[in-house]
Amino acid sequence: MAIGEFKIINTEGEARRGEFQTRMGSFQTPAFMPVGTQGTVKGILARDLEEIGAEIILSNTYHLHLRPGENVIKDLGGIHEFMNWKGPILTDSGGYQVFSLSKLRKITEEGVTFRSHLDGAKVLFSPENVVRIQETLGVDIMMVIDECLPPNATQEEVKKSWQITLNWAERSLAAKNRADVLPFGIVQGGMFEEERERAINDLIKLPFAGYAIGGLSVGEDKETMRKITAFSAPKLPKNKPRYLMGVGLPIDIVESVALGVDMFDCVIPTRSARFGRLFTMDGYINIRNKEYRTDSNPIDADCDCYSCRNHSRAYVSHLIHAKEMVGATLASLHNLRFYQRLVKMIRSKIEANEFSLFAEECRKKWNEN
RNA sequence: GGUGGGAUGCCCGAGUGGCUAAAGGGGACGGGCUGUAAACCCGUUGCGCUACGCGCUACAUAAGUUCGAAUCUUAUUCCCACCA
Repeated sequence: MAIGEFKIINTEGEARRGEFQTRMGSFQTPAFMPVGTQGTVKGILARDLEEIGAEIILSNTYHLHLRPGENVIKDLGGIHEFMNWKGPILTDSGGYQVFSLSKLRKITEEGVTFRSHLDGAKVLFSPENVVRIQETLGVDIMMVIDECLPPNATQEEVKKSWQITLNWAERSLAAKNRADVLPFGIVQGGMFEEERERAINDLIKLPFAGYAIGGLSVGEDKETMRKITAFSAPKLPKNKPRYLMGVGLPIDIVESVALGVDMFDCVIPTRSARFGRLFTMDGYINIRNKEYRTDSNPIDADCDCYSCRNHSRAYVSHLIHAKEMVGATLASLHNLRFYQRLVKMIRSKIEANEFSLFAEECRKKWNEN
């Protein structure tokens, strides 16, 4: 397969089973990318990412630019060498930080000016800068800089915003130097179908290697998130991967695959793990709860992760209560393995044309609120 | 044996006449977490109720002063420091 090629192996309804090729290898879709913001998936050794079954991971342009800086990473052999992760890496552009660090930034025509959350220094994130940083890092997939708005933005604000994002997308493509760093465009448009539609129509005219749905899972209600995903995903090119940024809970992944999404990333498995929420096929448990303090069972009897093979719920519970680092690690290993087992299951179900049945079972078990 | 200091809710600890069921930690218990400024944040934590209110019981023990005491007085018990 050529770099940037997306091969669809089977479809079932809107759900797609595919494979995407990057410079550092291919990954199967639907895919879940563990989040490694600062050049590490929190609590996890690179060695263990393989065991978890991750095929691609995400990192962050903004964070790596501030520290240690893309040039340091380049001089040390590029991001794969730096992290010792030899599979594909996608970097978010810092667009999410436009949202999450909104108090520390200013949007201009040229780009986004941040006040570094580390030392307050002024940093300009222009489309051109962000492309250059990601090419310097040597990532496999780079996201264009975008403006991610809060869910309560008005239609007028949304319209103005996605037009800036679109303009930045064009400039990003124009600034590209490396053919082996694949650019992904991002659809914004807030919670308005009308704006999403226009943003999509304009964005898909641009030759991106993949298209992302951004601006969701930012605090809107579940119904809205589903509605916008259902509206947007099928309108994106069929022959390119579709990436729903920042999503989500296990049920969100199942539902979104059913709506035609191929790629996901989310901090939930790692952050939840550190805070004691552990996922199983029967739903999640809060390992901090009293009932687990003396529970000799593994976190999930059906799981093959390192934690479940070697330790009891009582042990993990104790470590989380005691704030021992290994507690966070064992919990993260488990949750990440759960997510990878989930997408693997989804892939095999789509191949067998049994995904819709599987999705129905998940809905029953995980019963959204 | 002498002198001084001290005993507060599960633990540590603030509080020296009313605004105190008693600050603040910790622990415990529960909840939250969606392109990570998150090993974080929030709530509850004396008992009982027809509970955003009421009634009990509470600051070593007992007795007192006072309209009113965790706070003042006396006695007792225990702890700590130093001196013999």
